[in-house]
Amino acid sequence: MSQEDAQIELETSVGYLLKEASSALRSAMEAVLRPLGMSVTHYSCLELLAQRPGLSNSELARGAFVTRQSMNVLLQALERDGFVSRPDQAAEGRALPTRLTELGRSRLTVASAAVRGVEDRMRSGLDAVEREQLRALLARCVTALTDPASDPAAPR
Amino acid sequence: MSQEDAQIELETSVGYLLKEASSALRSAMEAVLRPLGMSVTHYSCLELLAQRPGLSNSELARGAFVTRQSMNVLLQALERDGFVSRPDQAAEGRALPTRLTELGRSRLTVASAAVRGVEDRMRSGLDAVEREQLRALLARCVTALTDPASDPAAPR
DNA sequence: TGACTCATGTCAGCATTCTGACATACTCTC
DNA sequence: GAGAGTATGTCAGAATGCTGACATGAGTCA
Repeated sequence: MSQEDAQIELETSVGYLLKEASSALRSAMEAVLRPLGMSVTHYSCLELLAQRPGLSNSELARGAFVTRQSMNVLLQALERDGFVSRPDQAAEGRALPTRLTELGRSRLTVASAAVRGVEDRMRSGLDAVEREQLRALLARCVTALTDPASDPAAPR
Repeated sequence: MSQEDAQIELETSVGYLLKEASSALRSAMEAVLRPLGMSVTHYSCLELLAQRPGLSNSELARGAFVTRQSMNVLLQALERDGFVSRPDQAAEGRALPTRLTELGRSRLTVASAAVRGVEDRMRSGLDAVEREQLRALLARCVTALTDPASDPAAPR
């Protein structure tokens, strides 16, 4: 059947395009990470830890856009495989600061280069000005969606 | 711990912002669809069928960015609940053209209004020119990621 | 001090999506 | 007509993420 005609409203929707772009990016990342035996969430967690050492489970979950329960099972696997380490007890409060091991850091180096290649390809047709435009526009969308002040349904 | 400082590179990455925006949009959609007893994929499928009646399972899957296996289980549930209908046999080939029932159409009307509200909120801070800019930039990112010609790793 | 609120880590169960596999149907080529 | 190649629908099992729930630690306030 025809797949390219009858584009009524979907392709003109910012939301649909956003989902399409996100899906394409995720697929491309999976394609390059799979040969390395790593998933996207896997990589996201390690990258977060490289850039902000000592993040807790909950903080990592927020940074990777998953629940803290999901991040917890992921961290247990990463710890079992020797990519990250956590103290047995919290020095203060309940948060356990997580850190990359040397093994985790070296694995991340390879993955990071692969992912950087994907992001470069995605931005290949955009010049510096357009990239900044895209960043700014996306950031404003996030703010509009997240900021409670702009949510008429949540005045409380 | 601090969550707002030490923003080294993550927030300057288009890919990360794209994921953040997509996640925020999905969360907002889930929030308004949940009271209606509908999931995002649920809604996506119905919306696709409303705008392009007669799409097959595989075509719906591509439009909703899931595998055709996932869409198949979703369609079976939607059919069981009386939201969509499919012929028992294919008139030609194997593709089964799917159509909304009256019940499905009425349910979609409510959900569609709710989702439109979310998208309006997302774009609330953007004027017409900026929305068009965002659409164009996202579309170019999708092309760059999807077009095999721009993928140096897949010349074959 | 005690009650309340909030954030965190973690366990268990459920839902959703994916990968792998198979059979069927059309198209193109020889 | 026979074969290869591609697209489709579908089943089964595995992986992943989520919701619900509970206990712990810290801060707030009366």
